[in-house]
Amino acid sequence: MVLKVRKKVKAPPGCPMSRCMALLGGCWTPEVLWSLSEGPRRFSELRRDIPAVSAKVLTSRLRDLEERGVLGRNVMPTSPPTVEYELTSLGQELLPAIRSIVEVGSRLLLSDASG
Amino acid sequence: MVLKVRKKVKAPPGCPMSRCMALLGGCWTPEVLWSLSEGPRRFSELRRDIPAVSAKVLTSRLRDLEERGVLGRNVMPTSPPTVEYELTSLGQELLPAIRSIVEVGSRLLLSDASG
DNA sequence: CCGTATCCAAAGAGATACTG
DNA sequence: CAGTATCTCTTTGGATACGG
Repeated sequence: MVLKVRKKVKAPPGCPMSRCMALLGGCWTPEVLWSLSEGPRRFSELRRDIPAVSAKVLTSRLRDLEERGVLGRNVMPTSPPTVEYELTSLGQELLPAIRSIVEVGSRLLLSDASG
Repeated sequence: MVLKVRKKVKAPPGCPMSRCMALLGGCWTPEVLWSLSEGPRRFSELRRDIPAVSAKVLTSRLRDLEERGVLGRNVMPTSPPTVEYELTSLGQELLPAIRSIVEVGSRLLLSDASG
């Protein structure tokens, strides 16, 4: 296959978004954080809490968040592998922001208003 | 060419994100709101404040925000058209959320740390 | 159970050219 | 000045199949 490397993108992928949203911008990120705000969760529990998210995306989000220092990942040496995720103190610090967003969102004019 | 419409996407485009981010999710939205938080701005002023945004995207964002009731658009009947945008009271209400996001963002581990 | 690899489709953003 | 139209490309998310 021919790899078309027409031109190198001068800027980072998508848009910079200053620093705002660099973290929250990922799909399902707010949901993940919200779920984790209630306490540690296992991978499958997160999937139950957020049924519509795919394993691929959830993994992506979890890895991003872990890399950012927002959450911790604990692998327990059980017979069937058990992995637990939990917010770090840094992660807890951004819950107010999440709450603000949710709250403001409910005050907006919603076209579809599906919820 | 055969249009492959394999199956209809069951869910809306992209991801739901509860209601979070339905508004703030657009690229450059935080920047626009931030700029407008200092007072009314004209189209060209916004472009100066946010040099990297294209006219197309800025227009998009402005229209979205206007439709959501977040900002108002005033067309002044001057010889060269003058249009001024300003936050509505609803718009002002989401500034705290923006601030939270910005503040939290600055505490995150930044890989590239371009700013 | 906890993921990863691959493929595919859709959304979104940028550049450019053009209009009122 | 203040947009709009069009086109291309990148990114990203979903589905599915498979691996540790």
